Amino acid sequence: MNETVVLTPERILEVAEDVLRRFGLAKATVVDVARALDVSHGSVYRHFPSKVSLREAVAKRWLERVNAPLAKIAEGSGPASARLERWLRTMFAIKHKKVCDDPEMFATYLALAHEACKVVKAHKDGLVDQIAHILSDGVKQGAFQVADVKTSARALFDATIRFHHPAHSEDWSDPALAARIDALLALLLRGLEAPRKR
Amino acid sequence: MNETVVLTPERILEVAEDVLRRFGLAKATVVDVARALDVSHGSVYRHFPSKVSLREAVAKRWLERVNAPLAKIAEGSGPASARLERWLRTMFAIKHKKVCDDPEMFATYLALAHEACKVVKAHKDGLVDQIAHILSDGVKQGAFQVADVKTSARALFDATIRFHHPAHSEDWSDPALAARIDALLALLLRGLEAPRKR
DNA sequence: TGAATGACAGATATTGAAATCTGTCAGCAA
DNA sequence: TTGCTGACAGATTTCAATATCTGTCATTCA
Repeated sequence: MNETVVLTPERILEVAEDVLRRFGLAKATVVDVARALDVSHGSVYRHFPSKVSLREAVAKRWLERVNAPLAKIAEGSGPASARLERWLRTMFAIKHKKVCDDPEMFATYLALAHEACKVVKAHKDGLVDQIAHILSDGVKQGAFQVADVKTSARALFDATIRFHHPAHSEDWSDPALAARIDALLALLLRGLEAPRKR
Repeated sequence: MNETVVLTPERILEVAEDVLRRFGLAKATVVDVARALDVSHGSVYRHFPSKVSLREAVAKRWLERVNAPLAKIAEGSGPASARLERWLRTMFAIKHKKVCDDPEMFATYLALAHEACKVVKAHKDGLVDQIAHILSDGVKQGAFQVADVKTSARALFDATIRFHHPAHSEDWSDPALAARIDALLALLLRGLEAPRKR
């Protein structure tokens, strides 16, 4: 009846994330994870071929939680301009929230992201695709004028990196941050705008 | 006659930078600098009150070399739009060159910049002022339309951070980098443009 | 038979004693 | 007097011995 004694990859990931939170990236070991699960570390190696792959899976799970709400916005309907702004602001808010709520865990994630850079790259590519999807809608609606949707999506991702890349989380204490975001978004949206009909 | 035996702050900085280059940030000591100068380390402390202040001075000297060519462009004349683009491309080129020419030294500088963050902040503020100067010219020329020059200058700095911040130098190997820069600059310049007269 | 164990070899991390460094200052030399 | 030295105390770093971890696998258990 007690299903929680079954050792599943999902359960290992849960506990592994918790161990990472408590010990930090440098000190968290596979043995620690096994101890927390009350099994031998050999059992963990039955489900994950290496420590690296376990950590990559944790990073993937983490990034999926960032991705889900953004995908919902990207897939939505309505004016692309407002949708793009909402999508970008939501991304900033998610990253900002993660830093402020649990700075220690974020530092751990930051280091983990550096290790699992392949997983992070896939995540980024997914986000650029979401921007491209919104841009594509905007072009259809006649609101945006861009040379190439894919390239412009990448440019938007690059242009906003200051407000969503973890490496810049140090200076998220600037009181004028909201104003800086407003100014940047205004500049970018104006740059995308299709010329008015006369 | 041999003036080089005189111990000046400038000479110490030269040698300190060389020591930093050869030993790396973690291993370079004040004693190493003194040894390279063939004086006791007490003599170095006559000119700099601490190891930290010596390192800050090295960082400042380093950043001044980045600043000088950009200031020249900012102070120039001609159409602000072309000048802004040239200024930004020059900044990217300077950073890119520093990374590619001497990656090891750049890694050292990256860590040093993290230590001497106050010096770096002043450097950044100076760069934003230079952008603001160009924008201000552009508004006078009727080429740009912005709500607030200072704020827009900051927005431009933020928007291009991907291509000038040292933290993003890892992925400067992307073959499509030039295209990404082109796309970003086109987007930003279009966002600044004043509407055409009819 | 399939899931879990625990012992093992080689790699990695911890630890504490010894070496080196930072910053100060009394004194020397010009 | 000015610029430098070298000895010093306390802080930091190095290094080598010791402990722990990673990944494998023969064995046990149900």
